[in-house]
Amino acid sequence: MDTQEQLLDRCREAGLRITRGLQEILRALLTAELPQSLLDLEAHPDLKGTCDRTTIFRTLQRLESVGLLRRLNFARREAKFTLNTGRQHREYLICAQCGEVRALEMSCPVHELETRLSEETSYQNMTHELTFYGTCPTCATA
Amino acid sequence: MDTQEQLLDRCREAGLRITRGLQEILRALLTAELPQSLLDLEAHPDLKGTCDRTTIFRTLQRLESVGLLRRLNFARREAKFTLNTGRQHREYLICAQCGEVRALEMSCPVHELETRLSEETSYQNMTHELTFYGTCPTCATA
DNA sequence: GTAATTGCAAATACTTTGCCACGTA
DNA sequence: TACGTGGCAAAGTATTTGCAATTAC
Repeated sequence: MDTQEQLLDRCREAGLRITRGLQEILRALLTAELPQSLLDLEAHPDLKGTCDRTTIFRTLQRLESVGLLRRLNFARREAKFTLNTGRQHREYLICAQCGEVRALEMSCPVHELETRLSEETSYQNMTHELTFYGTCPTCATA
Repeated sequence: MDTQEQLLDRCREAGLRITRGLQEILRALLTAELPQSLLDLEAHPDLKGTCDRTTIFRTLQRLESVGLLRRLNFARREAKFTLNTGRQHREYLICAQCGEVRALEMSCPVHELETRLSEETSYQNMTHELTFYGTCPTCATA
């Protein structure tokens, strides 16, 4: 797992300016257990009131363009963002009823498939998103 | 692969009324090679002008609630829909630049994992969405 | 006839851009 | 100083709802 300092270094290398907003957003993302949406971040205690939504939006854009951020599409409406830290990414399990998000503890089951696919199709910079959906026990009862 | 008649029967069993809109939407989805968005369907030659967007929206809602339709989240903005026909679902490969969608010809690589996960977590009615993203050769050149 | 379905209009939700002020390097 | 970044306002895009009219059964 990268530390905030390492992330900031990677931002510097990429030519980004180290602003207060950037630091707070990185910290919020580092601390978060789960992927955060734009609105999640706007409401985050560390960012609340100190950072405009547009600023967060554009900062996320920069982080993504620099390869430090991963955009996830599993949420019906909003995009969710998570840091592209050194270690392996996660897969998620979503309750189809209440939308609860759980990160799964498993080694990536399709990593090799992705590599093979990249060779077969000549697509570059491959990534993937694997999400499981189901009804959680709580919602099943109710 | 279900035929339109079989799908209509399943709609009847589920208590849906067989309206002209429903039939046209089912036909459009059956014919489509790839998942369709609400706007895709609205612009579909068979539906153009004859079916209001709200009608399509609510019909898709009904089809989904009845289990005949799958909602896919891989597109950045719009949701895409595909029929839940008898045969196995597809995985997709999306160009991260131009958004081109390709269906992959492969047997599902995580089917067993899904079953195991369902047992371990007690989540019911499990489904999953596995999407690969990369830069297509065309976009890589340009 | 009754209840589901439709279409229009309008509201809501999330994302993105314009423009000028500001702060980092 | 120069140029990337910030904030406010407003536009853009997709989804969803209210309600009266219509239609399937």
